[in-house]
Amino acid sequence: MADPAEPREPHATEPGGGSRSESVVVELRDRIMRGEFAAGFHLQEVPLAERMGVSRTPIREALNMLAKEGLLEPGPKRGYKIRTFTIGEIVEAYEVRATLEGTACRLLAETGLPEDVAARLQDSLEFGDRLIGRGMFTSAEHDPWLEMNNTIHSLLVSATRNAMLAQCVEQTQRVPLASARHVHWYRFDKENYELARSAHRDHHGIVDAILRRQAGRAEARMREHIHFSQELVREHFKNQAVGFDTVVPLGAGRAKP
Amino acid sequence: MADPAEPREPHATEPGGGSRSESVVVELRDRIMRGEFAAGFHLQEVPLAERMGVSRTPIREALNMLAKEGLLEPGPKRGYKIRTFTIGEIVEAYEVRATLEGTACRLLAETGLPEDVAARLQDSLEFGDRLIGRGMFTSAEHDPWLEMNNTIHSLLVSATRNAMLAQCVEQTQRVPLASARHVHWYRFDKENYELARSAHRDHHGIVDAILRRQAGRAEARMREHIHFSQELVREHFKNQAVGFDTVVPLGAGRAKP
DNA sequence: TGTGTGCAATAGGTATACATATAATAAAAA
DNA sequence: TTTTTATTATATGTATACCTATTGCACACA
Repeated sequence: MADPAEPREPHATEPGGGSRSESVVVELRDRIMRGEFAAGFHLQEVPLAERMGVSRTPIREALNMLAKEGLLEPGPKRGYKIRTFTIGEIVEAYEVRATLEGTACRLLAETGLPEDVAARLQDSLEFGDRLIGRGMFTSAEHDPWLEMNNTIHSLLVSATRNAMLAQCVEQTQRVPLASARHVHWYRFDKENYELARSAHRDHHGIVDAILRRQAGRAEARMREHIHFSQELVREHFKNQAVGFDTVVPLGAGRAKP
Repeated sequence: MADPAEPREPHATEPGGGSRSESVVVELRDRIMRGEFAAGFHLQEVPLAERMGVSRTPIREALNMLAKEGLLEPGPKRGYKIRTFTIGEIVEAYEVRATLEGTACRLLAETGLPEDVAARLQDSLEFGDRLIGRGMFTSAEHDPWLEMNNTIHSLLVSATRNAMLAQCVEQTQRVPLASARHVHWYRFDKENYELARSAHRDHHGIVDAILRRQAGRAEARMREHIHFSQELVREHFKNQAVGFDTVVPLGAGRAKP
């Protein structure tokens, strides 16, 4: 694996962008979510600072941020370590996400979908149709599929114009595997093709229900749609004969044989 | 009003407690939630540092935390200012909270209520009964009432043992007026007595439904219970002939004539 | 009078020095 | 050899100095 952290010029001014500290947060979060650090790994400020070519100050800010986001947890006495999630916590995050996104759909059905959002949803649905039509899944179609999936879900949430709802959904997605965003474990076979078809039928059904202003249907179907993913995760780990409180490292669900 | 920020001894070691930085966060959050700063007020680091007797470093950490919590927003170019909430945002927070706490009740009804939680709920319910029985509301009964209310709601949420759910509920409660915790505007008259009675009937009904394992009823009744509070807020502002995007300062809902 | 350039003041962003508490290690005594 | 204590090492918490970008004002020029 290539070294992702090239040391930078000190004091290199980035004219177009924001502060250096922000990029440190982004980079660190990315590396953590990719599973680059072992579960429980103690993040020390000086090594991180040297490796990223900044002083301890921005590192500390970043660590505080990430701890607030729930990716880190306080070490035994001081500092932070990479947080772990149990299978139970992942399942619980799905539970909350299902509730929240279900509510989003209900609200949209009640208030009506703005023109432009409806159009963009239609585009994404058709894009998905084409992907499905092509047979699925070669790895070339896998990433567009995930992106399409994310687009639909986040369009629905943001269309409610309810910032608190969006914020809470985001929170649930910080848990590993609690969002398709993090699940890269699909094998490219018949079974997964059927799963994807089924999920996409859900997408159609949800949007359809919203357009028809059928709030109950829209909410219920989104809830089921997400509960189904929850079941997939459950199944996945059940096969490995692990318990409900088994620890799942961040970055799990990546490339598999 | 007494000056709340006595300057402290520099380097005074607090043997029993945690770091100074944490207390700065707590103190600042408290002051902000109390409405001590005007909406949009620009929080400058140096003045705050001097006033609280610490250096800029802990202040910066605190400001970052509070911004992450949603109490502050970035200033025009740099720094943070006191964030404002519109009535619409408050209503939206209630929407999310109703969903989440409703889900909590459903989950509890499905899985069953642990013995000890049931007992503590019973205690709180009876405590509420006694308060109601005494007629309500003198100001001496008002605070215990709020506390009892908070106890019941947080017991229900924490009993689910779903940390994500609890975290999201907390998030909704950071919005002013979005929780009884922040609403101190009850007048001590007949009308409010009836409101409190009605709310407490809800509490009984919710716990009852959970104990009978009636998940649907439990969820629906909690949702309605919270929607009712939402309606109260709506009404309150409707009477003032304000719009949906009128700004409500932090700390609103305090002592009224 | 209006606009534009430039300097000075200000305040946030970053680096670094210093203080303190925990952990590790070595030394001494039982 | 084991246990206890003292000392040192290390990493975090805090203070401060420095850098830089923005902002406000003044002055000059159109």
